[in-house]
Amino acid sequence: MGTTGHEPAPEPKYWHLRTVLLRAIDSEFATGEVIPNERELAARFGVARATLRQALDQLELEGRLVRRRGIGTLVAAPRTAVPVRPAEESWPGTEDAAWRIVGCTTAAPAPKLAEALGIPADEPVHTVRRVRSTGGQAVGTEVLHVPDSAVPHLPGFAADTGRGRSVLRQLQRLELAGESRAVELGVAEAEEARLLQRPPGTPVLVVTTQYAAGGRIAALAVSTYRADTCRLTFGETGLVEVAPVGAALSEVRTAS
Amino acid sequence: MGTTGHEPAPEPKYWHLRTVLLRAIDSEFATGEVIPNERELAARFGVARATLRQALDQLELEGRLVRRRGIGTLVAAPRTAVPVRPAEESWPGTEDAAWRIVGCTTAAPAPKLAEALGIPADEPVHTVRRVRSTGGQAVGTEVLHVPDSAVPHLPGFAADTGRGRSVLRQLQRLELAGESRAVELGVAEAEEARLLQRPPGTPVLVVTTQYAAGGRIAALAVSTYRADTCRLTFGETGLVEVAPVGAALSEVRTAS
DNA sequence: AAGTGGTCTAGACCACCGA
DNA sequence: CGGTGGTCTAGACCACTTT
Repeated sequence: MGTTGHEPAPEPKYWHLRTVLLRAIDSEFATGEVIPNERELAARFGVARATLRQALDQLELEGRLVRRRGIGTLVAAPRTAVPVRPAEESWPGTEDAAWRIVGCTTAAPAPKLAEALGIPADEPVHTVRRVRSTGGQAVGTEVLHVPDSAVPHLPGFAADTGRGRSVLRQLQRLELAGESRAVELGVAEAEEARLLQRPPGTPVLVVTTQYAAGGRIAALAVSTYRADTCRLTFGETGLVEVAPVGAALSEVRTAS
Repeated sequence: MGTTGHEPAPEPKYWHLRTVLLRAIDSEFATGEVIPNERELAARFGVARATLRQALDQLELEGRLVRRRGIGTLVAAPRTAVPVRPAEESWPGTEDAAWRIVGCTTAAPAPKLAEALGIPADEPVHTVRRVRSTGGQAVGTEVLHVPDSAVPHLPGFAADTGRGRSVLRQLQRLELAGESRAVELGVAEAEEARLLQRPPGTPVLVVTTQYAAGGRIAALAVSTYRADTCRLTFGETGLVEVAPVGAALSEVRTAS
């Protein structure tokens, strides 16, 4: 009996707390509702505030909670489905009210950027910065790098956002051969964080897209989307339409 | 002069530390190298260990550091590119050494699963659990839900992994009409964490795929990939091949 | 002014690893 | 065994929001 031996590693308190809180917000709170403050929850569960915060950190990373300084902690709305442009459909430019150009510069590329674009280190690159919004909320930012040689017919006068529009327009005249994407996890640095109206270090989904045209890379886009509120969708449209499935539906992630 | 007024909000210590450490590991340490331990780093920078750990947490989330209990903190290798099956190519079954079936059950679906599959609540669903590995390392897990009516010709005898193989084989005989995907951030729960050999709460990229065939959903897959070590790639193959661009190359994410 | 979450401290003990 | 990262505590002060 008494041979406890190697207990299979006790569950950390913060992980247990997360499970308990998750059940609670699923069953007892509505979207947008404020849950009790951290000091009270910590007292109620008999743990230090730091431990409770560790549990809340997890739930925030999962997009289940939103914390607002000076306000409280709220139950988050389900993540927003953000369509990522399917191949064949269009260049990143096409009249898209969701995107707003916030800047454009032209300069020699950093060495790694030149390599990624497959161009000489001294060829100018146009860099367009855009912000994507849905429902008035900024959900993503993008930096689009376009080698000058891919858009040789730019009007010379425009500057900044005007020039950005010209770059996108010129891109649309090229025949898009295809695109290649990668998605990974990152954190928002200063400028991205500001555009997303979030603190630095906010987790983001980083989407890297290579646009191919004429046997070369005509554009390289790096987009970042708020990981807490966004679910990136890639599907071809016109498929069977059913209820969207989110990671929050943990049932479908459980086997046996 | 003395009018400090509204300083534009001071940068938190942990964020500054992250920046300093990031520069250091980029310039002074090689992949796999062990950096000084937390107590020494904290002393060296004159901060509490908890503050230093907050900075390391960020860098670990970004996939730049790996922490091993009892060993130390290592500089992480660049993320592994994990190809996510492009449309048209294949059903999730096709002889794929990367995936290993670890279990298969057949049961009535949870209500939400039935809704997501668009089937009656009493139709049996086959659930196949698989693990994806690259280079001996488990990088992802998957739960594949297949309505029984989509694979009516299953041999009756096989069980567990054998039955899983049968389900995949039957799927491959259907004509795939298309697939629809979503990617979002999640955390590994107990079983996934075990299969990925990571602690619970590990950040994962959750990929939800609907496979359509015959005007209905023939399969629903929920895959989870280690967010620290994986970069999911979606591209059509055969495009221009250049140096892969990762989020780690922050230069390409900076404009102006 | 009062209440919230955000940051930071200085310590403690534990679980795991290698020698 | 000594060293590492992982967890947890009890407290402090700050920045922000609302009243």
